Amino acid sequence: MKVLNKNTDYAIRALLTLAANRGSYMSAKSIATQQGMPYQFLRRLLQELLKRNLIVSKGGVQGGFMLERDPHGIRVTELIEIFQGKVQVSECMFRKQICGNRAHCVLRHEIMRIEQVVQSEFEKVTIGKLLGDLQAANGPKLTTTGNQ
Amino acid sequence: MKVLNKNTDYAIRALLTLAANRGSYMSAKSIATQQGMPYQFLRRLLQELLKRNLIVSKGGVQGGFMLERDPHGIRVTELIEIFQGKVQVSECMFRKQICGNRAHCVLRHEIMRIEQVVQSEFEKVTIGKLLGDLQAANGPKLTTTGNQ
DNA sequence: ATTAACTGATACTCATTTGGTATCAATTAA
DNA sequence: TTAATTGATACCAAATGAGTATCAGTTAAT
Repeated sequence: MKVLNKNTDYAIRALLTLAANRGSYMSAKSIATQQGMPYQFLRRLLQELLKRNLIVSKGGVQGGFMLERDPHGIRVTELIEIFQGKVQVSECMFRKQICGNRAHCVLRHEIMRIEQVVQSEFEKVTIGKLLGDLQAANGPKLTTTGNQ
Repeated sequence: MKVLNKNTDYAIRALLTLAANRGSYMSAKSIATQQGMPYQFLRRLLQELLKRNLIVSKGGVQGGFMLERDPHGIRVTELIEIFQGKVQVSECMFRKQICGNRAHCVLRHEIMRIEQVVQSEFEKVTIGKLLGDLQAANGPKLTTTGNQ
């Protein structure tokens, strides 16, 4: 059972890269090269982040993407929700039979509780926090095109 | 993002049914009917539980399946592991490059912590506990073939 | 001994999801 | 004018998920 799929995984890393490079545009190509992720795949995912206003873009030479929101406000849960949908136990709620089965209900109750715990734990993790951890561990800068 | 797939979901419910019926054999057919799950699908899943010694079986007329282990010792995490694989953040550990990327490592560290929390929360949920909750809520018996 | 109700084992099918690629038009700095 | 870039789609292959089908062996009851 994988918690993060490629989209979410790459999105987190792309956003970390943009966060480390705040204030200037960075091209999809350079992010892809730097982070070792497939260019076209990354592009599609950036479009999604763009549509949701986490980043802004500029076309043409010297264009690229730039982080729009405060890194500390971007939670990993938000990214999971964007690329993998809301965390849910199983699909039972989407059916007409809402817990017609009692055993399932008990299970649901128990797991909803766990969902809460998971959710609140993930809520604590933001791009800003990750970047902070990273810089504390690695020195001042995430590997960018510039200095380093 | 779905936490439980059909296999795990059905397995939990099947085990709950067997736990409520401990000591006597119960056929796959009656479990399937009672719990409203596809017969063949259930059969395959029961074979898996059999192979792992959570249940025992007897062929022929009056045959069926019976819970082998103590319901309180059967954790939901164990079932998730059987049918969905061990909970993991992403696949990075399966690659030669074990965290060649530092940003990813920070993320991993953070998420491993969460994994721990999730794991320990799920550990608390056992078939025995669920059955207890169920009976407390519903009256003495899970709907079985017999009384009720 | 025969039969009907079972499990054991395996092999399909089909739809969806996942991860990744390709193409082409529009934009922009140099 | 050109090269570097995004915007928007459309496509592809492999894996996964959910469910079905079949047939051989076993067993209790008659």
